[in-house]
Amino acid sequence: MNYITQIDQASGCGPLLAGDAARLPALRQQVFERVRAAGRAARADITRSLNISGASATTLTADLIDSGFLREVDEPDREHGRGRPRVALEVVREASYMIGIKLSFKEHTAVLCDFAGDVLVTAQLQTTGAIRTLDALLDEVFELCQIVIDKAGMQESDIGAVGLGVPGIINLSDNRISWCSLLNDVNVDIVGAFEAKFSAPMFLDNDTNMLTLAELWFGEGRDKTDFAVVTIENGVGMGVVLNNRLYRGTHGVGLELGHTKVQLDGALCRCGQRGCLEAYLGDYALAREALTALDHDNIQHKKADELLDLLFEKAKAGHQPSEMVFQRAGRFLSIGLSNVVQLFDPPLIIISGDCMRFDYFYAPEVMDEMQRLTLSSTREPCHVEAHAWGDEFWARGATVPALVALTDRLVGGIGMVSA
Amino acid sequence: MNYITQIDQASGCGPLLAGDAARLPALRQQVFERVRAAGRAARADITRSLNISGASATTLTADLIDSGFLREVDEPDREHGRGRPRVALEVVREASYMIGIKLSFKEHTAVLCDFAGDVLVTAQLQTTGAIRTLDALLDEVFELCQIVIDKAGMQESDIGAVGLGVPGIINLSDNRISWCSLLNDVNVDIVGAFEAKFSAPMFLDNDTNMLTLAELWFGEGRDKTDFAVVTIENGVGMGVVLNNRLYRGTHGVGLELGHTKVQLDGALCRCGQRGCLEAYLGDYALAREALTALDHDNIQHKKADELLDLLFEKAKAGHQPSEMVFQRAGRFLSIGLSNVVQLFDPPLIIISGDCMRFDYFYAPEVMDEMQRLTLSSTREPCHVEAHAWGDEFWARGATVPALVALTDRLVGGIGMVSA
DNA sequence: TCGATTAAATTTGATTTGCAAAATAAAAAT
DNA sequence: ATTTTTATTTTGCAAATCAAATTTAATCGA
Repeated sequence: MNYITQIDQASGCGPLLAGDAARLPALRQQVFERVRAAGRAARADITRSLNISGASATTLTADLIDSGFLREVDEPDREHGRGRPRVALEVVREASYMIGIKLSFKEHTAVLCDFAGDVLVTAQLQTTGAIRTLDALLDEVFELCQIVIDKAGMQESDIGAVGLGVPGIINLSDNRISWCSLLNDVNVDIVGAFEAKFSAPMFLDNDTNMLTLAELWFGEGRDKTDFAVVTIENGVGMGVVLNNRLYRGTHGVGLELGHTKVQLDGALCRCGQRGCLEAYLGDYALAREALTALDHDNIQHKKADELLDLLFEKAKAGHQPSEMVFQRAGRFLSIGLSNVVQLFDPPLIIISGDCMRFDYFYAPEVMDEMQRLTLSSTREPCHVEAHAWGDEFWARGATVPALVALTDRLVGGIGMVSA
Repeated sequence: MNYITQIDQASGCGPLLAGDAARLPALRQQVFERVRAAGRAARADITRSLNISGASATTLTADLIDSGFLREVDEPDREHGRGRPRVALEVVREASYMIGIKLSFKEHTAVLCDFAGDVLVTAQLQTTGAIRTLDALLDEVFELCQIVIDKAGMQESDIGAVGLGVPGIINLSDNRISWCSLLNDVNVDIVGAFEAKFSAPMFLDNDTNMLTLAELWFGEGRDKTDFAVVTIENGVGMGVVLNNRLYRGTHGVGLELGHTKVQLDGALCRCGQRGCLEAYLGDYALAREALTALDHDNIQHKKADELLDLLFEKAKAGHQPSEMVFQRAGRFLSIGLSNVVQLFDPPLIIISGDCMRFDYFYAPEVMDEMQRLTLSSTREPCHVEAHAWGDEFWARGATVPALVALTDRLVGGIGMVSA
């Protein structure tokens, strides 16, 4: 993006900076990506979906087959009418492999997938559950990589790229972890440390963004160009896809739905401010209320998640104060979601995250109130879905940036910079 | 956007729908737009800013000159070093003309500008200030068009397109006014009615969006690819530019910052809900409090804007209760802005609108509190500016969609559909 | 069973787009 | 007057695509 050299004082009008729509991949790469998106596609499908001539389809696919990225496959027993039968093409899935990792407090999850995006093996690693040093965390990451590589019967050199999703704040400009709940340090260069010992480049992002990419690539978002994902775990996070692309904001520090204010001078949030959505929804917020609602002995010693499970159990059993805690949190969730609808107007919001195990959060009352809060004669209701995917799905999302970069490099011939 | 024809049950991965980044204008049109953006530019400037070869610059500009869209101009007294002097190019401003109109309750504003985007004449039309029928409003629009056309010494046939910004909700899918504070009807096809009697097509949008486009094309936003505009007039509106483009949301009904909730079960909003930002900031909200704060006679009869002026006067004079009304509203503005920062993370927010005449709204305390509410160790502060542009600037923004469509049609050879 | 029909894929020749490199033009500097 | 420098133009050329014609491989109907 550069400024136009103005020749004199004539002012002109219109945007001065070029938007970044300017680079759409070469047709060759688009063909490849369409085949991967479809799983299998014949040349005739490609001409239609990409609006190119048959001649181009032949030339480009021939080239991709020569380069070892596509291959023809025999259709098993396909119904076809008259005419020459179409020849299906598919991605050469052995062309490269990626690892995707989701880090959490108590256990990490990894998947290893092929160039077609399909998962080959999965693994989990139980950890101490303590705040750790970068070195300790890296050891866990390497161990996990080794496990999936071994399980798949591969070697480190088979891996083309690694994606890492961490619960924390990523600074995309210097590719570091600004802050992470697992680490005892800030501004951590985990990518540099990883790449110093591993042969493949690492792609780092916030775990909510990774989940959002998982929905875009493998889930509900595949047939949407715009949608939002809201995660409720320790904190409340959000990922937004606009025009098929993950929207990261200007500074790339993430969309902090959890710290939008829903009450002037409201409840105290762990960020130090008052009235944040997270101060009503986060697990520590619920745990805080649990202390009061549950009139037990020995409660003070319990950890947040144990407290919550107990609170949930009591609420389910009909204990009024416990139920009220969840119901009130649900009302605040309604407000948070309605604000997302008012400001982003997405066609779909997916709610996900660990706290989805408390079904009060996706109870009909919450959804109804959210719709009521965005009600107007001119607005169509926004579709909301609750997904209770496991960590494996998040880890799969972490493969996406790796897969994209690898594709750009291998198929598009674009230099891959891990930053 | 079409689905890929899947050849069989192979699932694939990645987005299924094409994003709309796919169409970037032909180089020829890009050259034209760069010259217009710069005001004046030589071929050598174009090669640099567009990263094309000199040969292409020559060919494309020659073509544009032949077609009557660009022309060479003599630079008056330009400092140049050695070498052949560059030849400046500029837009042939007589190629076409547009009218931009901003509608308001008591007066409408229009500008007439040329193909270079420069304003030639301006006009205002005082109106009854009553809620009116479509026919009455259309008469006002036609009168205003005639005034600027006459003033410029032109004829209707000289006008290539008309842009209209209305205070209300636009349904972009059917190009109608869903609701507008000036009209006694809903779902109004003002575009159809206008085009039936006028030779040029009309482009309709919400007035906040028009102001946002004015900032992108003529104002502070020219050198930004992303920013947000917040307007405080009767209601609280927002326009967002992402990647040089106005973001309209999925349904195109506008980004309703005014109806985001900042308080559970809070103050009553005219939309019927409680706790909307607008219920604390809108003029009716302030007028409501003015009734209580001002312990005068004859106050009940006054109109909202008279009440507000009175309230402002008293506050300036040091009347505590009046001052508190503005200060409280200012705090809610801080919350609203901080929520925009948390969710969109723009590099710049521009606040504008009629209520900016009350300087409590852009007081340092408001800005400070907003920054405080978004404070975190990882987030850089968001730049906020207050602009008190007149209606003329809004009207100028209304020319933008007209100018863009006209350019696409004339220079890009793309069929112009007014919808 | 054998053309007729249909649809997929390929081949063939053009067209268009845009570039690199050489040539030309117009000024300042020496 | 000659050199240097920068802008612009000219001259092939190479790549990317496409339209149209052709070939291939299947089904359908008599």
